[in-house]
Amino acid sequence: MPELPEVETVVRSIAPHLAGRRILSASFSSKHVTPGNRAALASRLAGRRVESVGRRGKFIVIGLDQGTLAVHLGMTGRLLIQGRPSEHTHGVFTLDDGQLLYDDPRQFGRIEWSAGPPKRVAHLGPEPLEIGFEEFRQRLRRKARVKALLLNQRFLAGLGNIYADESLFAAAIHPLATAARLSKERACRLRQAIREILNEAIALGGSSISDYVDGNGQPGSFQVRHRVYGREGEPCVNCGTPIRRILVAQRSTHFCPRCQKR
DNA sequence: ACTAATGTTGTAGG
DNA sequence: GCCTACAACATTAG
Repeated sequence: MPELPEVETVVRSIAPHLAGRRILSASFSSKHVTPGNRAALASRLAGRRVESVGRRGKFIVIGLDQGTLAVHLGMTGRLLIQGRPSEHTHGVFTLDDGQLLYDDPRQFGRIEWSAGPPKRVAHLGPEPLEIGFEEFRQRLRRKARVKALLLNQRFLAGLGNIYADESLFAAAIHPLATAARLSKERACRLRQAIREILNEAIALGGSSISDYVDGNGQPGSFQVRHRVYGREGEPCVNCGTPIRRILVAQRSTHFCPRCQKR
């Protein structure tokens, strides 16, 4: 479910309810979401105060008075400040005022505590909304296909399959193009496209394809603006050519063969 | 029954 | 080291 715009929307929806709250107790039920000793994690969190709630790439980073919680939503994870536990609830945080539930049917998400800065977050590339053009172009100097690079969280942190495809379409770049061979103009266009797509998606609360909702259970609406993702066979909004779907980096990749020449 | 799904990681081979 | 393919993780929906 969650790429940068969805995670950002979740953070914005839950932050006001978490900041300054104390965690009275917590419980976890999935060995996949919370690897290791789940009871130890629960007791570690009991009594902690939430000092900050932020986002880095696709991670939700919750700063505590002792240590940090890094939450990744995987494919189907949800953080909810409303509602009741269900069969797919794998984390329950009881707060001094309110609650926080972690739901995740596929259990690809992770909730991990660390004393210092979270290791998995430390390895992430720059934020796509913050990187400047010079650094962006430097980082593009690689032999990989541009779509594969956009999915690589060490290249940029936060893009996933939807926004990679939408950004490449907006920049009129073929997903199989070699990153290092993009002209300066095309690199500039790509960075701008990423910024515009992500900002517009955040403004619309993210894309709700099947699962995604924010912390209040509200879906986003950017899916109605998708121009290639999930539109295989439908006419390109620019030229009417049927949108094509191919596999790149083992992921479905949607593009217009006429607007996005190699 | 089969396929694909907003993701990440580890392994193997070129 | 870089790059790609593939499997694995677990569940649901078409």
